[in-house]
Amino acid sequence: MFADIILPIPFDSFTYLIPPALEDRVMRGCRVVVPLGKNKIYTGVVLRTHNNAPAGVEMKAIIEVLDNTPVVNEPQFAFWQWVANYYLCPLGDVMKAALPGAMKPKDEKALRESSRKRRSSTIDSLYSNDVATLSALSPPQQKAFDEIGTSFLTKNVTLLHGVTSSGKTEIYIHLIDKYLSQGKQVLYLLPEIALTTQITDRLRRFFGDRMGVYHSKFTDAQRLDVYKRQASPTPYQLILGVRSSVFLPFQNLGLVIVDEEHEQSYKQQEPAPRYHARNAAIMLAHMFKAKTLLGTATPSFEVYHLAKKERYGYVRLTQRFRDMQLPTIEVVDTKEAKRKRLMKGLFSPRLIEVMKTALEKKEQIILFQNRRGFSSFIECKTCGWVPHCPHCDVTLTLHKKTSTLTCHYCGYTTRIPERCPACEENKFTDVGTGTEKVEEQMAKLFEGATTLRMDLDTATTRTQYEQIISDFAEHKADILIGTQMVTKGLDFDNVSVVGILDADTMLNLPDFRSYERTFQTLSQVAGRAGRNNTSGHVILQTRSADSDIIRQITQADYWQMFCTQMTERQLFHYPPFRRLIYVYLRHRDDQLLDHLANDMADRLRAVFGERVLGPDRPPVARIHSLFIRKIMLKIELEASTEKVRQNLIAIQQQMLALPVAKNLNIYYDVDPL
DNA sequence: AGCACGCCGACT
DNA sequence: GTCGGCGTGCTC
Repeated sequence: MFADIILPIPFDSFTYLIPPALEDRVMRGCRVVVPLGKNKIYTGVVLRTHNNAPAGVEMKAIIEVLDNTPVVNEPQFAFWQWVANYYLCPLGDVMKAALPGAMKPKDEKALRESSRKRRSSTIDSLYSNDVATLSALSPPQQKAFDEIGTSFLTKNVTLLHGVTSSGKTEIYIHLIDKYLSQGKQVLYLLPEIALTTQITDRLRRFFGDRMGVYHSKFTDAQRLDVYKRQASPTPYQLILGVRSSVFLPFQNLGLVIVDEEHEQSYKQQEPAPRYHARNAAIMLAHMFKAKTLLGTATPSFEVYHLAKKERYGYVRLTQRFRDMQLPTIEVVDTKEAKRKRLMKGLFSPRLIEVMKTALEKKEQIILFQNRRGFSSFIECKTCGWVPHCPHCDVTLTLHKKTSTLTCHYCGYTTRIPERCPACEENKFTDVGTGTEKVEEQMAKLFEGATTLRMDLDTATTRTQYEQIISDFAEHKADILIGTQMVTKGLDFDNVSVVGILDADTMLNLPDFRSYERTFQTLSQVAGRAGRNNTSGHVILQTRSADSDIIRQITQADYWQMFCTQMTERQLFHYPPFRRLIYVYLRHRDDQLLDHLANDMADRLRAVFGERVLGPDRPPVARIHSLFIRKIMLKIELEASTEKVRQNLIAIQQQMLALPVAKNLNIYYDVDPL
């Protein structure tokens, strides 16, 4: 009689009348078309059918049913509900993340056409079953493989902690093969940036048409194809995919692999649901009684902590492929070099020397600078005026090539002013360093050397990204300058020098995870050097050359770094000892917001006591013209997530019921990064 | 999230 | 006099 429908708007569900004619077609998990508001039409998913008319609302009727069989199965519903509860967001938001955009009715017809056209030449026919069967594991790999098997007898989750280039992918392939031959499905998760044609082709050789690839940069039609195939009676047995592929329909999932487990990009930041694909995948596997393998060279504290406590299994792989040596990291004290006036811009004499030698030998170089643009901002030489974003509380980043100033939060872009609007003078200096400035100084220092730059500005699309990589691999340039992007599992045979221009900016970020992150990032960058037979040079420039953290990085001493940091984490009640929940409040009126945030914090304190911190202005206190406040909750690990959720939702409802709280926006970030 | 409704400025 | 700016309120 009635059906609760999940719609792609931030609510759980709406109740609609089922017209008699559609009564036997409206089923849980099917998509329906419904009217909303004055004259809008949406596609939604049937959450349940029932006979309880909701009180006090005038219902509308379902217009059309789009599916004869459910497109959302029972395990998915359970998983959606878990995501909504754990990450404190409405089901509608979960649905938006879970279903490919193309499952909207308007697109349906057009898509049916285009997908029929493509099907004739689709990958299925290209790859047939002619798959490789390449390759025995090396003794250390075999040992790790066996240990994983043993670990899975007693543990549902196992951490594979293997140094870079230890051949983790080989182990994954053997493991996948084992599960597929048992008739189980496998989900292989990779960070977006690591899902390249390189890895896809490699796995395709083994698994042929049994493998489907799910990438957010695919077209809607392609993603719809994969989704529908997974919901069909003949789904892919292996899915190689990014974060959002945890939402695909699975029928008998047996194994989940999360490669580069520590990668931050597994956490969705914006929009809701702000879920962590690694943690969600562990829950998904749990629901299927499946196993999860987490792989990385530099585990996240969350995972490593649980492995040490034997909640997770732990398998170590210390030997690099063909016994390659880890590159030695050489520290250059830039404070000292600066004092002696030996620095040439951003480059120390030692780095220049090593680079010159490499260039003479026709070897390649990677330079790492963790900030894009030219400098962080410009400043008026006369009065100190600094241009800010009109919508967000941040300084605008200088992009010299395009003569623009850009906001890295909202994308606002403006031309560099001719004169300072405050004092009318026309002289500016730039503060801070980005990849563009590195590129400019490079050109002066090493005449004749060719460079490529890889950051969010030069590699906006997947194609551009892969183009830069292949150009560099083919030695079309001698030097690659880049941000984080250059650190992600790229194998260049001819790279003998890696230069880290400035380790300090990363270390000094106001974030309790900054040491953990710097360790991870710099270990990854360092691993790019000397992958073939030459043992490479890694030059790390820093102003704090004799600090503990720099020593731990150069000695690749994860354990020491972990122990030192864990003492602090425990002392200040940070993860992995506590669970963090950030409560965000947004409003266009700064003063009213102040009042509301304090009110909400008081209400939270009445329930959670000392676990509540704030409210504070976050580092970026205004985005898109909305002011922001942040309240932090530090919850004990043992606390019931359900009780916490109920308390938070109750307080949220009290707040939104206040007459002064019109237009107040409240949202949560659970387990924030 | 959209999208309609509503109340103030510059225009044929 | 009106067209349209975008603030604000609601969606079964």
